[in-house]
Amino acid sequence: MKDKIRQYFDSLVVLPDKQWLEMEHCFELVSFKKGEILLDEHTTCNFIGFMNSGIVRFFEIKNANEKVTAFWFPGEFLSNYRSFISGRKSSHYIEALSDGSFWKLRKDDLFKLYDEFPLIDRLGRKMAEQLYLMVAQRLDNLLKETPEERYKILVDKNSRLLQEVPQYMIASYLGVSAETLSRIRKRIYTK
Amino acid sequence: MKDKIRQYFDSLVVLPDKQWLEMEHCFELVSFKKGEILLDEHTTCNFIGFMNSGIVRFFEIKNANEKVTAFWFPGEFLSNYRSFISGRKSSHYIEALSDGSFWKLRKDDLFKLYDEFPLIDRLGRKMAEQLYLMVAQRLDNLLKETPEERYKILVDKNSRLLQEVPQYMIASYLGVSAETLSRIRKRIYTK
DNA sequence: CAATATTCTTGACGATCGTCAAGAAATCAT
DNA sequence: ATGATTTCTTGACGATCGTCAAGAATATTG
Repeated sequence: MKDKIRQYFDSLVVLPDKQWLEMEHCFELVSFKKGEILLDEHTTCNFIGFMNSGIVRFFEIKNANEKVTAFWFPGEFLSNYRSFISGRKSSHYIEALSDGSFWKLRKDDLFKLYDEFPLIDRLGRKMAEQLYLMVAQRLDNLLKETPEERYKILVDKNSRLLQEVPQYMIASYLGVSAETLSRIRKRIYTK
Repeated sequence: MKDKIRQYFDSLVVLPDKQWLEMEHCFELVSFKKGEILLDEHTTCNFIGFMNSGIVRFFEIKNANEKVTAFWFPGEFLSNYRSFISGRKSSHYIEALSDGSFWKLRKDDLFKLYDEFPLIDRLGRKMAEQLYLMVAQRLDNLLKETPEERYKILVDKNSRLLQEVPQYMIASYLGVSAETLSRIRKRIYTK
């Protein structure tokens, strides 16, 4: 079951078996139910995780409505990485959109691994770099494209999202209201 | 002159003098003139840098108009980090908005340092984490706040930007047209 | 200082957006 | 299956936006 994680890690840095074993037994499989809050606002995020099954969203609340920053699927990284890095309290929630589970690695365990094995420090660098790539790309998309273009790009890249996540959450992810996304779809599909 | 860089690095990881010296002599001071392109589109970014003096912007062109992703001032990190990490060609330009200079560290030199000194690998991790924090915060701001709120926040946080950078570039940075920013300012200052 | 270039503002207009409200459609639970 | 809940669509309306164009203000250059 942890093979998927190792596969992901190996794509960043190939760890010797001994180091991998040290790391492996720090992971704990955490199951969750639909609707469960995996990280609450005003809580410091003291873990990183890797999705094993299910879907999860990362969002915050502004003026009583939700702003979705990300969705996470199996194989993907899971954390409030900003809170994790900075030690500050989370302004976001992590919420399960379905039943599922993820592999959890606690901050203190990871920091011990960093100190013990330089290669794992490098792994941490690569992870941070990958996470940077993703946010930077999302920022770029948001600055450069119109809502309609953003939706089209999403359709091309992540069809699973469209099938398994309510549209009003996708609208928020795209930075528009639910009604606007409904009209964007109408515009597109009646041309 | 390189003291500022060391100060920045020390805030992330304190390096032994020997390692710092190894690193230090990899830095090259690069001067630039206003209007100069420090990184061109379709070019892979093979360096990171640290602003020594002057102002620089990071932007891309979409449908013949400019989308500004970032401005950089003395002491700040300078690179197309996405291109640097991924090795892919830049879709952005780095352009000098004034005369100035920056400390340049080439990718191959940095990678040698990574391999030689684990602590510098850790430094690289911390840098990536800091850069992540900044993009993530910018993304959050863009998703959560209205253009008017974004402008107000910018006024509070970065008055120097307002004084030294043309408004139409700031407008682009905020994700609106130049005319819209002009009207936002009018709205604010006539209340 | 004068001429030129750049940047900023303003008006007009149509497109898109958010919000509120109501009803339709789809999903879920019993 | 059916009743309840959730999600999606649509209409109406006012606010904001982008664009085009013209003129005002500011900065730069000789």
